[in-house]
Amino acid sequence: MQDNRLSDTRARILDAAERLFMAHGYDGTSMRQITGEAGVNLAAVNYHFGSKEALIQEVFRRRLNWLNEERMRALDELEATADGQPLKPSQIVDAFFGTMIRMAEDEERGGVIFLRLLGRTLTEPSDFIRAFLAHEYKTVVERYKEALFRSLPDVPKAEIVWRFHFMLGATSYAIAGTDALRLVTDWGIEAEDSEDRLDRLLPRLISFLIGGLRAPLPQFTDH
Amino acid sequence: MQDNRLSDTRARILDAAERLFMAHGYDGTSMRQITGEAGVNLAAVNYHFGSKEALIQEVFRRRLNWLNEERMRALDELEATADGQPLKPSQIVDAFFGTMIRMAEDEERGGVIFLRLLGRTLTEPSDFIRAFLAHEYKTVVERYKEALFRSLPDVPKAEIVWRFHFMLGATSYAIAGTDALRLVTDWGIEAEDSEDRLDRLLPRLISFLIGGLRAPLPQFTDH
DNA sequence: CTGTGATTCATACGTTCGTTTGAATTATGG
DNA sequence: CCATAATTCAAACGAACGTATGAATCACAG
Repeated sequence: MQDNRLSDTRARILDAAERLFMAHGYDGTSMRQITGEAGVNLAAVNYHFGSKEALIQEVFRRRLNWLNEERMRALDELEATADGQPLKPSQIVDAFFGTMIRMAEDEERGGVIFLRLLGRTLTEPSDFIRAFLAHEYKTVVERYKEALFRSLPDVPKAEIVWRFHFMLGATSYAIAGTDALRLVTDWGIEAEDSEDRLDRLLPRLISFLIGGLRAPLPQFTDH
Repeated sequence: MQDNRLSDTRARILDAAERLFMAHGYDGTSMRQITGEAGVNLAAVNYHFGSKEALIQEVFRRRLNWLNEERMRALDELEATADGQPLKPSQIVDAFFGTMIRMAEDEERGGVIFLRLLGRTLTEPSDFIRAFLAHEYKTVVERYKEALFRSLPDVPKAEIVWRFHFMLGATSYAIAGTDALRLVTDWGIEAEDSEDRLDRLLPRLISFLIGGLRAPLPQFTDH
């Protein structure tokens, strides 16, 4: 019987796939690695999900459904409390990016592993994955974009859109590279243990994002 | 004779590989695609470069050597002019990130194709590529880190390091996703044609980065 | 206990992968 | 012009890939 709850096999496959896609990318992870790590038969993926493409979509759907609902809920709550007044940019930024980062502490929802996978996948070159994520993200991003427009009425909309773009990049990178960048730079973050780093990432990131979002507008040189 | 200058075949392979790695990633690009697009025999890659891994390293080396030298030169020049005075953060940011973005306009140096490849590869999961880029970047990043420390003596070093990290992410993402993000969001940048977008990306990005770099320090909640 | 559908399993299929080989061709210095 | 090195070429290698198959096993309603 196709159980509505996750069968043990399905969950084991999704967990293994999530970790391996995070570590080695989509093309760099084979079905044999996934089923090997999950401790299930090779044919189980095609039986339960249909194909490798359908598998990674389910890996994302399982987590993104919750994240995007939570983001919508957070914005609903803020707007209800604000009672018609425009929100503060920091509230919007925290509702969008803070909600995401706080997933890292929630092992039940994929924790840091899913977050790194998400961060890396946003720049993944594979066409169908980006198209899939585009669809999953569209309505939420649209909603937050509008909220920022209302929150910053003096800033041109195009500028806000770009800065949302930059914020997404900084966040993805910060998540994806929490230890990848140790490699790249070997800079002096060693002093803080990894527990501490995750705790402090969020306030550090939010400060940076707000600073960038509220920065003086650029002067374009004529041409 | 192994010509020191690039033979036609070598250059054609490097150009094709650069474009294809950008479009489909390392694992997603096959030797047959590369040699097909380059119009050379399949065996030519292994003859001229030795392996697929050695090929992508050469793809990066060809461009990064110039970029990193240029970054060093820009900082040398700034420090010579400043005559012992600490540099302004905006000068340092422009020397590092501006030099990179301006590569996009220089078709001779790979233009926007290489830049997107670079942006995407910084979050690439493949271990040996990240390790290679780490080595290529190490001394330059070290040098800029020190310059920022001197430029912002009141900001804790750990904070500067993190913010450098965030700036790198925003920049990589802005480059890599110049049209990938159109997909994700379909937000209203359509008004400006793509020529314009590239011209205006740099001042927009720099404003954002400086804003983030100079943002008020985060307050850590006790725990 | 039995029968039926869901699941797991070993195995194999056809492709495509990166790499290698040895002969054919081209370029070059004496 | 010839000898020798450099390069290109068609062809093939074994390995790994995603997927499909049909039998074996399991779960459970009647």
